[in-house]
Amino acid sequence: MLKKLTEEQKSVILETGIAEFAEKGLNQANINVIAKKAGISVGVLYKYYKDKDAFFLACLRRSLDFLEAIIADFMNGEEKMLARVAKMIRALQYYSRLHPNYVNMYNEITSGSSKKYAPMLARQIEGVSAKVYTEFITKAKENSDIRSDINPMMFAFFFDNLLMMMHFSYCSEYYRERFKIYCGEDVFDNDALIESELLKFIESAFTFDQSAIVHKGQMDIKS
Amino acid sequence: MLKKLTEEQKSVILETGIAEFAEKGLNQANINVIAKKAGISVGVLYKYYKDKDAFFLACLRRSLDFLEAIIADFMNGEEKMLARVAKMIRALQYYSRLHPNYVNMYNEITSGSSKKYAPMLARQIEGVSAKVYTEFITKAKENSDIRSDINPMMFAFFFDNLLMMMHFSYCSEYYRERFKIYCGEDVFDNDALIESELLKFIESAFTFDQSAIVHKGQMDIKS
Amino acid sequence: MLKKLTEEQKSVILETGIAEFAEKGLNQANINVIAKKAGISVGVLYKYYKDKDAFFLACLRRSLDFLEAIIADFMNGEEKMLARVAKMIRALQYYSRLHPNYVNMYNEITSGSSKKYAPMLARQIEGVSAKVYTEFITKAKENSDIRSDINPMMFAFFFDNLLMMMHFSYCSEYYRERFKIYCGEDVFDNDALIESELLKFIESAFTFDQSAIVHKGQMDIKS
Amino acid sequence: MLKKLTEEQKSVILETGIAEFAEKGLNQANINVIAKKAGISVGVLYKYYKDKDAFFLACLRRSLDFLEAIIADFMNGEEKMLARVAKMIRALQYYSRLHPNYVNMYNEITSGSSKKYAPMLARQIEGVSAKVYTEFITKAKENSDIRSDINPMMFAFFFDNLLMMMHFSYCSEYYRERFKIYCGEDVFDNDALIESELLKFIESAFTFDQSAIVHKGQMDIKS
DNA sequence: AATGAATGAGAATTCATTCAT
DNA sequence: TATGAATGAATTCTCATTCAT
Repeated sequence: MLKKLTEEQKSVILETGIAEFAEKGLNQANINVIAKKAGISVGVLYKYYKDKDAFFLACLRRSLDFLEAIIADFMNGEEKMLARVAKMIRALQYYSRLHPNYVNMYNEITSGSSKKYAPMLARQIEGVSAKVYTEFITKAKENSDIRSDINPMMFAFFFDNLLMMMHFSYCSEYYRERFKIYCGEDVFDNDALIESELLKFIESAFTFDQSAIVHKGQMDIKS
Repeated sequence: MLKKLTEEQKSVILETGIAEFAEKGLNQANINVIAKKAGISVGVLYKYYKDKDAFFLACLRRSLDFLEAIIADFMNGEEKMLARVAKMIRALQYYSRLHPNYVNMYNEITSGSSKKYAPMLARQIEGVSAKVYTEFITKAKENSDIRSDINPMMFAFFFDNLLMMMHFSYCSEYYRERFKIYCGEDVFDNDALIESELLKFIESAFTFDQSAIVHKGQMDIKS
Repeated sequence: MLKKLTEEQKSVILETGIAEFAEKGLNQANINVIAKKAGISVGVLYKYYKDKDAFFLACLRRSLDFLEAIIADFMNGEEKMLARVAKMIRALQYYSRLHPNYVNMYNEITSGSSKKYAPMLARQIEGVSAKVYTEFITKAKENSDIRSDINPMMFAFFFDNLLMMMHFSYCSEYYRERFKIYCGEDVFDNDALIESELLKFIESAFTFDQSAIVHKGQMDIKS
Repeated sequence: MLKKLTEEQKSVILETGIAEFAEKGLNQANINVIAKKAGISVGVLYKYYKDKDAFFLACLRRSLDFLEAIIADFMNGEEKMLARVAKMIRALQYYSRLHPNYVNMYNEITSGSSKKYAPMLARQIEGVSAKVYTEFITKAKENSDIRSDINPMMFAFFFDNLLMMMHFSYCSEYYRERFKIYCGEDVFDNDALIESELLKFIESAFTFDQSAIVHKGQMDIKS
């Protein structure tokens, strides 16, 4: 076919790339195989992307664009904190099932083989969520919606850590196994339970008021 | 007479492998380079390890053996929950700084390129910690050391997620950048703060007693 | 209706080709790049030239047409020998500075990569000058304008060798460097000196009369 | 064969490379073909030479080492000028017939495709001969062995031009054709004639004494 | 048994040429 | 007719693995 690639075809190419890169990793994925699977010639792939790395980065960008939509949801909500967190967890579950490879692309860049892009990408990718979560927590703290004795940046970080691991636990081969080992073979059949327990964990971490339970006397260190 | 490799030599070889694999990833690391850096011939490497994958797995095993020592610490402690968690965080910080590559080996297997070993390794690696953490939480729950309204397996899982992300955040190029984006360029200069905030987060999540703060009225969902 | 390429367009295409071929060589020059630089589509280039080789040959022909004009000058002159030679050297200098790539195209075909065309081209290209120079020397010999003890064909050959090397020495990267190594970095700032020395060299070779200097006694071989 | 390459084999590899590069040029020569023809694997070729360019340069060096031997001959001689020139022409004829490809390697670097090495190589290659010839002529001038009204650097340059063209005329496909066009199909059957005519040409150019023949009155320009 | 040179399959990338529009 | 996107064979270079010494 000698017609310019349609948007549809461009999508197919990127999705094929995402599938291969997510499956095999940057280095082990084979450009010729990707082209064949996408139904195009290698030449056209190299017409659109300078080299393998550029193509990988384009696949990554597409993946991240999608993931960032989840955060956008979080930013725009008007509900109270926990309601927004709950919504976010549900979005995370939904999209992770829909496009696990987008998440796996993300995981791919954290590994050694993609090291060269680490600093550049971290800034691009994490900048927004870090800001959103931290601001959110700072405001909630000011409103006394959450406890006052915390470092908002750290708590935003822990919060994102939990969400990120949840993403991986839905999407990556390894982390799915691990999730099953922890929570049972059929853990993936009960998204509602996962949601409610994670929410409980986060809610507690955020709203705990030490004065209310100090009598329980288990603060045996640091206090 | 086969002069077996001394333990010393084996160590050198494995450590060299770990350094290369952690730096470059399974595929990008070069067996010939590893042999040269380790001061042995490729021949001898292939005498002891069937192929590259087998060698990678041996390097991984060595890394995991080390990481598992941290959990052993946790298991054997006699202190109360938070004290043990605190000890564990400090161990995590200490060993992550000492041997970041052990952690990076772990991260390596979670990525696409090591997919084939995912199920096998997950079982081996996570089995112990899953059991230890879950038992620990179950017992604590029975003793009313922690709240009663939780699923111990899930909470053990979230707990390990936080620890694992903390490992990565100390060791992997990408996650270190991300940590700095969230918590500031000099976050790595203040291990004590990291420890205390993470402990606070975990403590709250574990010991939160809903009845104590229900009057605060922010439970606007699920309650 | 086939809108034929205008002469103007043809010129642009050929000149672009000449520039690229002279710069990169037959194999390294890129047809797609040439078409783009010439402002046409590859399709139209392939309409007019069967393949890359045919196009190269067309570029070569254009270059040679130009170079042959210098010889025509030589043929038509009425002056005596040295005057004609001097005129030729000046033409050579002038045109080499104006169109170095024409000369580089010529040099290109003498190298290995254009081997296949060597016999065909040599006949086409050198036939005229060989004839002109040889006839010229033969006549001069008959007129006693030049020495009598020579082989006109050989001397015509040496004469052309000197001219050809002078062409290259003005036009080709390598030969320019070489010229500077022999005669100083600023050799190209003094065309008059080059002209007069070359003329002296040729004049001597042509007009030397052994009887006149035999007393000098340095003919220690062959005599 | 798993034994280190013998010197013999290394020679074979270089000679095979020289043959291919001289035949096809740097870009068109195929490394895999060279390896196959040399009876080795590509791998070993890349073990010894970093890349194609490095291998080409090694082939070139070998060729030049050989060619430089001819100049060495010239330098060491004790005979008078013409005797040494004659010896040199004979060496040139001899070696050109023996190893035409060495000369073709030289010609290869003067063409566009090897442009990138032009400045570096010119300095290396021409430096010695430029010095030797110029010194030689300067001394001869002082000794009144040759005429006094010349620029030694220029005359050394013209001298080398003649020799270089003679090399090419023996070795390169194109230049051989050209030589035959000028001097007849069987020119290569009469090396002695070529030698004596070239010697005559050079001798005259060098020893011409204008005063001796000025009465002939043909200096119709510049004088 | 240990060595490490040699192997050669495999992967990224280029570009002359075609041909649907 | 003109276009220029698409093709895919061909080429360079890498590196896991072998095996003669």
